Amino acid sequence: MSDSHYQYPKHHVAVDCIIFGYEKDILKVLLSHRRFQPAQGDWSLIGGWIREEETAEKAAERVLVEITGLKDIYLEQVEVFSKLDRDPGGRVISIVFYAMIRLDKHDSVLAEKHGTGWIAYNKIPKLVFDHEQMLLAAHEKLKLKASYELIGQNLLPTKFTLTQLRKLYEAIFQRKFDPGNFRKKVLSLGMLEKQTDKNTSDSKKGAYYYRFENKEENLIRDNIVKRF
Amino acid sequence: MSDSHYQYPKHHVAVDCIIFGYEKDILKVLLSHRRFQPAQGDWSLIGGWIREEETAEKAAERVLVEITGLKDIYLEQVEVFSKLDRDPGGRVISIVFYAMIRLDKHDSVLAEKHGTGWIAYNKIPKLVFDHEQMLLAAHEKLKLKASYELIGQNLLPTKFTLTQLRKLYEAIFQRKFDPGNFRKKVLSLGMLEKQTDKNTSDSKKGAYYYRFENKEENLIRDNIVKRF
DNA sequence: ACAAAAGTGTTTCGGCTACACCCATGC
DNA sequence: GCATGGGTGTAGCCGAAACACTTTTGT
Repeated sequence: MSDSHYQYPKHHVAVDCIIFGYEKDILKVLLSHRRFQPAQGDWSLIGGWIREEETAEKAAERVLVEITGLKDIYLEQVEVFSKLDRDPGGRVISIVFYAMIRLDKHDSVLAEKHGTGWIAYNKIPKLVFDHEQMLLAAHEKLKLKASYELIGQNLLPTKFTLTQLRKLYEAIFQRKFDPGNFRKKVLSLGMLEKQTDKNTSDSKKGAYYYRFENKEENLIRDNIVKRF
Repeated sequence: MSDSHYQYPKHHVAVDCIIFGYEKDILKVLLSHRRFQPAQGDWSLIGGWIREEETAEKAAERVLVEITGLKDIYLEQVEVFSKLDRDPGGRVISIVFYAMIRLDKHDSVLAEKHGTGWIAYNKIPKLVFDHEQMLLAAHEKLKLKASYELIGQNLLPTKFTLTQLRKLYEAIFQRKFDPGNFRKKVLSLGMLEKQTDKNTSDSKKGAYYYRFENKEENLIRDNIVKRF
């Protein structure tokens, strides 16, 4: 596709981001409470236009920096939504991304200023346009990734206990995992490094902290969750 | 994203399709031999522009009809490629799809007219721009799908033997599967319907034909190929 | 008779599951 | 002492993998 581009139609192209965060055993999503028309007062995903001089990924990063103040966020493409009437304001092609961010790091003042809020995944209100479908697609993709790769690096604090990691998985998959089996499974991957100190606030006995080893080989692909 | 669209930049948006076909135990891809500048003589994927009044999926379907004469083709989104310089002719955002088509059904005269050819997957020549990356991404997605769903419906003739199905899988994964185990695995899914007639051309003994049962429950999600 | 694919049966092995059970500690 | 989460051990089960073996038929 390269000859005489200029005679062909051009389109408005946007990015919409599903920003996952994790706090108090709950998977959350950063949503925006629209303060103007159309759909004023409704909740929507965080999005923005793609500029002429930026890739879709750069646009998503820019939007994330504007809202959360965070750079170097984990981002993954989900899907393109291009129905003609998906946005009542006009024909807009939207490229959907999901992001994982560490809630403890994010700039809440900035988020507040943009009228955003962290909403528990299982308590998502009605969203504008096709944003619910986008959210579902992003969640499926997140589960798929978490099922064959150990995630958590981008959602948990640097140091975490295995119970915290398990509860993250329980929040993502909305189901329980056997504590003993989960522990054995994730440790067998050899991606976690045991620390010498313990967390004593979540239990009486105290649980050792772990952290992700930053090896190159950490692209381990194994079945962590078999079916879902 | 809906207020005052008109002040925001618009982009050229294209679709590029990786069209998979299967013939003589070989996985093939339909490529186009460019007959004009730029990159004249080079091979490229089949693509086209998205029109104002069509979705990305519709654009891909239209392109496929133009080239193969086939409607109702299996299509799946792969990924968006949006690097600024990916197309030397200008800034083009490309939405990549892969398709599976039955080679026995396709219109070879039409394809010929467009300067296209079926190339074996493991003998792909150098492709223009970022089309090689697109092809790799599409192949990964195809393998992922084939690993948890029984595919073949869209690549094989209506009637096929289990050996033909196995060889399709071997072509997709570029590895061998144990004939006995493969047979037991796919039959255990209960998605195939044994026919009364046999194929006698591929072997002396003859092998029963099977066909896909067209049940709704055929959305079975199981591990057909564990790791790859 | 032999080769070659079709089709069935069997054994082994590893991993997941479901537990039981001990440990450490705050109350 | 007892409740609670931390952590270890183990028996059973299921499915994948490896491979032996029998069937059928064209040459």
